[in-house]
Amino acid sequence: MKDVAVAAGVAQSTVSRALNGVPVTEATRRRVRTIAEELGYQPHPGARALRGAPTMLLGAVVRDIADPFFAGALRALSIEANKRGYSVVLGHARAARDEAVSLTAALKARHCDAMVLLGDLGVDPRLLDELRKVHVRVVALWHGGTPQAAGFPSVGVDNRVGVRAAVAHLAALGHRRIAFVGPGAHGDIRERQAAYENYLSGVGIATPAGYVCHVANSIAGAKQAFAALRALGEPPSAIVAATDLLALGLIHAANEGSVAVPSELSIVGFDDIPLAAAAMPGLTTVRMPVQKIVAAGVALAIGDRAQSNDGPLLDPPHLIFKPRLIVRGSTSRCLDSI
Amino acid sequence: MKDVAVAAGVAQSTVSRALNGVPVTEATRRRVRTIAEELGYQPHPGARALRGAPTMLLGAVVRDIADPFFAGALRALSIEANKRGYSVVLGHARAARDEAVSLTAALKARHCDAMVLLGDLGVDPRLLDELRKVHVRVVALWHGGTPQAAGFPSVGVDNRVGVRAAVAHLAALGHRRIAFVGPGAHGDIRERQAAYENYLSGVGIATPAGYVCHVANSIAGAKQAFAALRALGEPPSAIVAATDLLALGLIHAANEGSVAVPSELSIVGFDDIPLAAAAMPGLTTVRMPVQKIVAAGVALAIGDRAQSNDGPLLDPPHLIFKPRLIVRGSTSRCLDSI
DNA sequence: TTGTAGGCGTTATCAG
DNA sequence: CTGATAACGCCTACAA
Repeated sequence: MKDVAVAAGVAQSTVSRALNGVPVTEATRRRVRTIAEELGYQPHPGARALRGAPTMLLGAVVRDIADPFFAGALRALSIEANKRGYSVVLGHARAARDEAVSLTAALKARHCDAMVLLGDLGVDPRLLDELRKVHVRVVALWHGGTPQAAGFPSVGVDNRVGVRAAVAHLAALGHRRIAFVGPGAHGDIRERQAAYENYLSGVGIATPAGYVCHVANSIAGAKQAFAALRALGEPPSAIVAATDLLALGLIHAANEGSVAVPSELSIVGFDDIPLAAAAMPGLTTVRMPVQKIVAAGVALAIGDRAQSNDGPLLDPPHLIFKPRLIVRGSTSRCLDSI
Repeated sequence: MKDVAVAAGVAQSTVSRALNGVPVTEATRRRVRTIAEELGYQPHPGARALRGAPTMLLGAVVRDIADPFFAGALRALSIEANKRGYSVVLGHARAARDEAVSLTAALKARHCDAMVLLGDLGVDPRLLDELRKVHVRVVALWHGGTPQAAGFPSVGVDNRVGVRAAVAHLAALGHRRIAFVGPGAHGDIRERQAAYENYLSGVGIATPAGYVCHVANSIAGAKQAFAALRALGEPPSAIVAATDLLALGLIHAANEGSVAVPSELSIVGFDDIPLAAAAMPGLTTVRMPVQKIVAAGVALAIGDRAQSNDGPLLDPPHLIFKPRLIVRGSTSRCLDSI
């Protein structure tokens, strides 16, 4: 910038003004702009940050980027952030439980204007504590109302409504032996499981031992679950999977085991990832309003700082969006009930 | 830091030294460290950047994060970068062709110590030019030797070896009607197609009109391709898909169309994404050495700066790793050849 | 409208 | 071994 000033024969401050839209003579502005262009001048973000300017960096912490659902969420996040001129910095909670986590988080926190937590990271409270101390806005997405996240604003989905729609759909098709498969550990999933149990007991349908199956959120996990459920004395005629990844794995496992979907076994997923529509048969699932949730999260994280004169908000907002059941081919009338 | 200095009763410079491992009295070091801890002191990265310190940020530009293959690559990249203390900044080439692209790239370039381009971004040369001007290291991964990327160091896979292994495998199974499906536009894919054509003509197997099918790299694209190939007078008995996503789509389409895989139609993919092993049947595919490629790319981007006294290298390295054919259930002996 | 000067938080240099 | 001081690049009062 000094070089530009010299080349243009003006003071540095004038260059700064010309480049930042502060009133300057039109001639000066043009000259400065031209010269800056020629010299390939690039403002130094560090120097700006030093002056208190935002870094325009948004931290995103996600357990596993390769999970199709979170990959989609991350894409939405990136797009939404870019709209507002922000870039996304990736954080891994993968190696969690190590001190590496807090280190990573702290490191990023310094760079970032705000942070978005995607999914229940199953993270130890220390990380949250550190995050609270650092003076950046933290928003939790899909945290499933775990008490850990209580201090942060959050945006999520109405798991209860989603699961009720799924189970009610199965019940309406005549199913009475309905199992649940999900990764056991995370907040959102626990909500889904609770909703499943709550609804069934509400309408007087039993859930025998073994009908709730906790496995890893992966194809392999789904195969385990399938095997376990088929080994039961009275195998289910329908399964509610807590995620589409599990649902797709269950369909595969069923194909492998020569169990016809949906005629012998109905399967409902949750998320509506792109692959869900392409499965054979198409997966009946609960569509997550990813776009809306992410947009709301970003708005909370970096939107109108005007209304929030910083400091931790005493009553952080908790937004809940409603999902919608998408009926495809993986569910059909229960044979027993004909 | 000023506060820490005051609280510890020493000069700022001493605090800096104590915290950075510069020789200080052991007593002083401990005292300063303790107080810094108590006060929750966090070094200001902007100020450090101003002094010429690296930002420890690595830019990653990818066309679509939600593409399973690149999601995996991105995960590997993030892990590799974290190992070296770097964080990854996400870039989108999604809205490409706009000036937004160059803007984004420039923006990030200022923050980042280096940039990694994942896949042939089909990007207009202006972006590359800008990237060249900015004084950051840029490494191209999976760029497929497109001339555009010539000026940058690159790391990729030996597409020729991979495709030859795939096609040779099919030929050995007796297949003579072998089609190719791929997104037409990108460098790596073009290499794969060329290798396909080259190999087949080398062994005297014909590739009738219509046997090369260009579609979008998606499940939907695969379904189009499948339909087009089946509509041919003499449909292929085997298909080489340029990506696993397409291969999986083809399997789905075949299932839907009641074409048995592999007995009526053999399918080979490329990448070996996690879902490939879980498909029904398991996908025979060419395994991409993602880990190695990413590690090499990161090393090139932010590794030993020692040996490179900056300035654009006149002879940038181009690393090529060899893929390996993984045979699963989606390929079998051609019926015609029995 | 433009120039001058000061300071943001760090680290490096130079004295002590 | 430690303290004072300058400098990094940018922005912004304040003065001209």
